[in-house]
Amino acid sequence: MSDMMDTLRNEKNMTPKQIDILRAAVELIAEKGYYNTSTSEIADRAGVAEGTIFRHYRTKKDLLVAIVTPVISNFSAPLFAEQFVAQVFREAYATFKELLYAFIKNRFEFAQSNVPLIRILLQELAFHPEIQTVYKQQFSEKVYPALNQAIDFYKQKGELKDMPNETIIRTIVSTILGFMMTRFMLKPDQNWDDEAEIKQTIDIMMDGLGKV
Amino acid sequence: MSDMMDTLRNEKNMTPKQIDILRAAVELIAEKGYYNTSTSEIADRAGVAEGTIFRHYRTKKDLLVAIVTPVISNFSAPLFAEQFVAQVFREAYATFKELLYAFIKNRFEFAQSNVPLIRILLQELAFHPEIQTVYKQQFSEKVYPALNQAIDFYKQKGELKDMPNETIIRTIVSTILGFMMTRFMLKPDQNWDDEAEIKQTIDIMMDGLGKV
Amino acid sequence: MSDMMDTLRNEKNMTPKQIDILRAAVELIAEKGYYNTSTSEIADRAGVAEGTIFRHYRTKKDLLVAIVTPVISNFSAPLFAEQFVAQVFREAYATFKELLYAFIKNRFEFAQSNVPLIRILLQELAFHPEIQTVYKQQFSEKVYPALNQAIDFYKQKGELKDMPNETIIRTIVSTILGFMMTRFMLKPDQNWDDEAEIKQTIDIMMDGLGKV
Amino acid sequence: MSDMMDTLRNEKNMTPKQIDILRAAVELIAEKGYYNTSTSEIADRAGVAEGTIFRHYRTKKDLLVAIVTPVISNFSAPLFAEQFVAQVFREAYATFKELLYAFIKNRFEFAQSNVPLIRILLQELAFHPEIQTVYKQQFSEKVYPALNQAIDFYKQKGELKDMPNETIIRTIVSTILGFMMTRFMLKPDQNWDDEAEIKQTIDIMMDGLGKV
DNA sequence: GATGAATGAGCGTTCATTCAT
DNA sequence: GATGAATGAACGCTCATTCAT
Repeated sequence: MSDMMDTLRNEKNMTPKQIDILRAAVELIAEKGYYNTSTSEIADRAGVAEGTIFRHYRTKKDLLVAIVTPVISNFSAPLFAEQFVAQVFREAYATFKELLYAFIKNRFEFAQSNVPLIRILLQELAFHPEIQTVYKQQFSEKVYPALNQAIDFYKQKGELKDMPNETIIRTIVSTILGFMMTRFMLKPDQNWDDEAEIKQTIDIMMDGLGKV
Repeated sequence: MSDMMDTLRNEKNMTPKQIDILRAAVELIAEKGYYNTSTSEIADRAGVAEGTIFRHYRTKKDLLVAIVTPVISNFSAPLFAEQFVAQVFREAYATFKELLYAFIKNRFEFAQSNVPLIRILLQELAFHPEIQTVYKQQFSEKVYPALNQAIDFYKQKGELKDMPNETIIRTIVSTILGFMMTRFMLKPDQNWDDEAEIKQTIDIMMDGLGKV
Repeated sequence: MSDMMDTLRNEKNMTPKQIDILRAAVELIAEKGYYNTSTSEIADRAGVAEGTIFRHYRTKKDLLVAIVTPVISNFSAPLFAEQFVAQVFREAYATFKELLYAFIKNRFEFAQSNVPLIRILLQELAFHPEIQTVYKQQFSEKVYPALNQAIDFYKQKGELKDMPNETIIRTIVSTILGFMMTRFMLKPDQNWDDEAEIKQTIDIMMDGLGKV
Repeated sequence: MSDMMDTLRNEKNMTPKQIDILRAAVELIAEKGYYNTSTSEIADRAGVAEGTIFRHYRTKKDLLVAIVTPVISNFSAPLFAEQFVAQVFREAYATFKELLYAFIKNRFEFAQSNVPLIRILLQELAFHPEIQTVYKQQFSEKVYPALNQAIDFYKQKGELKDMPNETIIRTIVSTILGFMMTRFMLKPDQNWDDEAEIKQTIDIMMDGLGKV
């Protein structure tokens, strides 16, 4: 949980009450959804007067955006900018499989620490243009180009089948998202051998997408 | 659209007004979400008095359930009961790949005719226990057992890798859902060669899940 | 009071509750001002649920406009269009003084029956652009042109001093308004000999503005 | 503007911040009215913390009273006490017309320098008993008696018609107020020949009220 | 003296639901 | 069966005021 608040604390200085508000809002919205959570409930759980919420966030929607924006940024952070692409080209990963493994491990841990945040993102994305804007920009400007370059690179090395990058990306994203949603949201209480499951999932993807 | 109303008309006899209400509700809820759609808006668009809605549906929630329940039933209908499993055992499909193809083609067409309904299901599932109950029951009692039996069958025939059925199912469902959501909801306006895309997707799944 | 409601009922069909709401709103706003009157108070006094107000008036401001607009129209109604000017030219009034007398008598009675409405108009005009718009349009398109034509007419007949029409109008309006506000708002409880006071006021204006 | 602050600075010693607060409050309240101006806005414009306002004025209403009271005092100051009446009896003004001219010139200049303050007084008088009390006391104890004595004096000299003093006062006040409100508030941007307009207005009053 | 975070009562408004017609 | 006026609880939000620093 403290981990989760780190994701949100990307901002400069927050008062303790502001942190309480964020934490309460995340808990309630993750559990019941944005429209089923009233600002008075959030204030109650945060141990704060309702007006205090609006001192820190102009509107309830602003509060939601303050929760969701850092998740979008952080989730795709590893793909950012030169860092990621540079590593690929510097051959930091011997194979695409190794890259995939490193990537999934890293994002798996992030997801694990931020389940409520990611749940909110997934649940509310459909309803709030404000979030969609942030998401689309992040995806089209950061995530997609980075993945695209990496895939081109490994295609040239002959490691990936000759099919549209978009299909490859869609398959990878669907598979990873499907795994993580099952793992953390649908059946979090099942006994999971995470390491085995990740490896299994990567094997499937590599067999499906990789060249023999 | 008439197709979509067929999906909903599974019920007994509906008056024309009731159909108008359902159609209006589907359009509005698909576009703006359940909580952003008021019953007065629905009544307006349906050309009906607000009270009339409550003559047919006790509550607004009931109306939502009336929309979503048939989608859940119909989407998994082909997997229902003996029919599907019987066909598998009767070797109606020469290979798992053929089964997959038949299944996806069929569900693709259903999805195409019911985009707004499916959008509503996916968007609202997270927020309404009433829907979750229906969904879980349908999945655990119908979908999962059917898929399970089929997968066991093809495993014995040596067509599928030796991995947990749950992993196989999760991969298939994720990949198909990822494809259909991209196709119909995220990028519906892109130029799609549906037949090629479906075949491509099946090839990936077969390479990933199938035995060489 | 029933007279006052006539002024407001210019609209088509109003339900009894809507009339109750208007009456309550007029009473409270006249007494305490728009910003000191809450919609819940209005609902209470009208014997109506608060929501009922918003069924008839989209916003609180709309309610105010519904009160004030008819007052503006009705107060200047006698000056409207051809009727008034035509009468002047047809020499329905032998002298300017007679015209003034007829006009003041008539408006005096209107004011007497609509004190709360006029109080609201005068009090709120300064704060609500919505009202100002209606007022300015009415004054510049109806009131001012009518007075202007009438004054020109009596100037040519040699009954009025040669001074700018605007000065004449300002003097007349100030004097009449000053009288009526004193009579009905500042000292309504003083013993007034209305007929004498009106005649006196007209004499003053005629001596001040008329040619010897 | 510095002139306007002089009107308000009648009080003891004011810190620079207090002056900033007053100035900001006057600007905002004159423009938007008391109820449309929040203390936080005033603090913002004054460059002061919100709490600072309440260090100098116990309540927001106190702040309003601090603005409006000096206007009331100053506007009627020339009529104050013995000074004015003594001058009249000492025959400092040859005629009532001269008195009127001196009075109007003087008050015109005061009004010109204090438009925002007077606007606030006129706009808010109706809504705040605290202001009404100050106003009534000032008028009934200072303004009215002074005017009354002066009018009696000139009546005895045969310069004024024989009509109730109250009617005379009402006419004068209405005419002057009507002129000044038109000049400074309704049409401040029109081209005005102030000297001519004042003389014209006095001529009208004298013809209307004076004996031939 | 000055600050500004915190308060909480109160506001205007929405909307699912009821019910007399 | 259908209507739509009426309801009232609940909501997001504002703002004058307080008080620890």
